[in-house]
Amino acid sequence: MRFSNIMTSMKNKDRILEAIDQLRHRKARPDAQRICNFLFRKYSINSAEAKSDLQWCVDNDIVLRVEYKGNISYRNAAKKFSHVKREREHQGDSKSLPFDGNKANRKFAQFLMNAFGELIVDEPDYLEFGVPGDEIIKNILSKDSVRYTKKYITILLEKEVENGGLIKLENGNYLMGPMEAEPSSNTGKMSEKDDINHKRYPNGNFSGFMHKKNLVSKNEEFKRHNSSSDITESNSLNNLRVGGRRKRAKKVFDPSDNNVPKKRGRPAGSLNKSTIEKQLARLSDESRPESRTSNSGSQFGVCSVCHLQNKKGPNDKLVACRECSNKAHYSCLNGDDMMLKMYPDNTWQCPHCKTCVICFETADAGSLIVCSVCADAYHAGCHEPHITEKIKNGNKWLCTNCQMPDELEITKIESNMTFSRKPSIVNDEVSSDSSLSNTNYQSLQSSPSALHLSPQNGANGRESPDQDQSDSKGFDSEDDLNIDPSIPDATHWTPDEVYQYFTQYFPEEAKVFKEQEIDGRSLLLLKRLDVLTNMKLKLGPALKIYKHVVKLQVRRDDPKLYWL
DNA sequence: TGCTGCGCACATG
DNA sequence: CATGTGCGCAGCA
Repeated sequence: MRFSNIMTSMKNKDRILEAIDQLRHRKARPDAQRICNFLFRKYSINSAEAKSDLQWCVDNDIVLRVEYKGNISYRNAAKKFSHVKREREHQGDSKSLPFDGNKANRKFAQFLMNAFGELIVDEPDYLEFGVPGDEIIKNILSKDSVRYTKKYITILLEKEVENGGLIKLENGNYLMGPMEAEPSSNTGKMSEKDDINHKRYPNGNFSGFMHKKNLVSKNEEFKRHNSSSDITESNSLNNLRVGGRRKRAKKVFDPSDNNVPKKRGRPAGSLNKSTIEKQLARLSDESRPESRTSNSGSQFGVCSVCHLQNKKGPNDKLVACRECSNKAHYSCLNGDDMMLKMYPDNTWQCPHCKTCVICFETADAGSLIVCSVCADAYHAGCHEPHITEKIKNGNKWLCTNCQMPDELEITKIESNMTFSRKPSIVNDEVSSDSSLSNTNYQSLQSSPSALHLSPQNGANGRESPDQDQSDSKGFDSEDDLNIDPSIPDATHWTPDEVYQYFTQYFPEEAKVFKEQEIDGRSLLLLKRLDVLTNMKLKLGPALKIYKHVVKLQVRRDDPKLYWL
């Protein structure tokens, strides 16, 4: 796919996910037709583009294409993510999710192989002690930091361990597992269907979280009937009912049922006796979080935080927990109580359902500490390093993914860059691997002038006449050698040039650079918090943008700088 | 007419 | 039996 197409697909990704969420919310089947419809209505995206982007999302495991009740549905893969453990528990096995031939998975397997190859060459001891996960992550991120994140790779590694492709040693390091001649299939009886439908029903990492039967329909007839169309299944969908659901008799309106509050929708009288009984039973049991379909509270939109049913403002909406049916006002979330924090993708896990991202256990297995940036929750013992300090509710805590090492504060980065002009310091034994060493940091403290902005190679940031005379070729420090010439020097960029740069990666979010009139020098001064909070960006893009900012600031693409 | 909300039957484990 | 899903109906703009 051409670069520009990838960019539009990425942009439409969120819209497609939004469409799926929206359709699921109103209990409509998220099929291609409805998704396209939604995109057209809301974003004027034509059907062809919507379909190709949907396909792109499927190919990239952002959206799952599943068959359910004989028809095709699309699922938000991210929302299936937290069901990993539950699915595994229910299925009672851990090897039913093979790392199969799915394109994205193959790609990851390739990255993994390369990473092992390179790392073992560098450090033959890894053959004996295994390769540390961090090194694998670092290696893969250095190759593709757009598609992968630390967390994502961690999860993929775990999956690979389960599938036998990797072996996790007792010390936590990894070794490549035995190569399988052919990937184990989900079921023994899948062969023909698999051949026909493999591309259409990629059973990759994410789809493994789905019910297996969703992916492998019992309904051969339907599939054959439908196999000629890829995404455009809607025609046959309309003509062929497979679910066999019968039309039910109309309910007689019973005025005595009018005590059920409802904004709109079907009249309360349409409830049948058993439903009413169930509801009455549930009303007496308000303490536990209810399931999506068996929920009196959520059904009527009661916020589980403030317990108010009504919206708190014209724009306030109820956000449903992605595990159960607990809901909360948008405005009630992201407050001081970290357990009520939303994820950057605007999804939410209520305190009952919130799970540790390492062990997937809930707070039942020990109190969870929630990162105030990414909203990931950890048990104190699961987080690396272990959390020893007492973190009170409401106190800000950053997980290791979001922590900003002191060395990475921009002023210190500047000092590091300034230091390249100080041969006496350059000559110190500095670990070139650690881009910002203590020595550099000390140079800042001992040299107030280092606070002047003089990023990148000294040629751009000269500040004293004698240095002006200096020849840039003279900067032979390790840091200068580490500068990646493919990363542009942004020092003298105009706000427009800054905007242009970010537009190619973040066409939507780049506007903020224009609005804020951020020129090259300002860009090089940006701090992490500026990008994450002050620019009013969504956290996901903000983190990615910050990565680029750091890259431009240090002119090096070292994942350590932004992922440590 | 098309979008939305949702009860409840069905699918699945 | 519990839970996820979405059909088909009703209300609404």
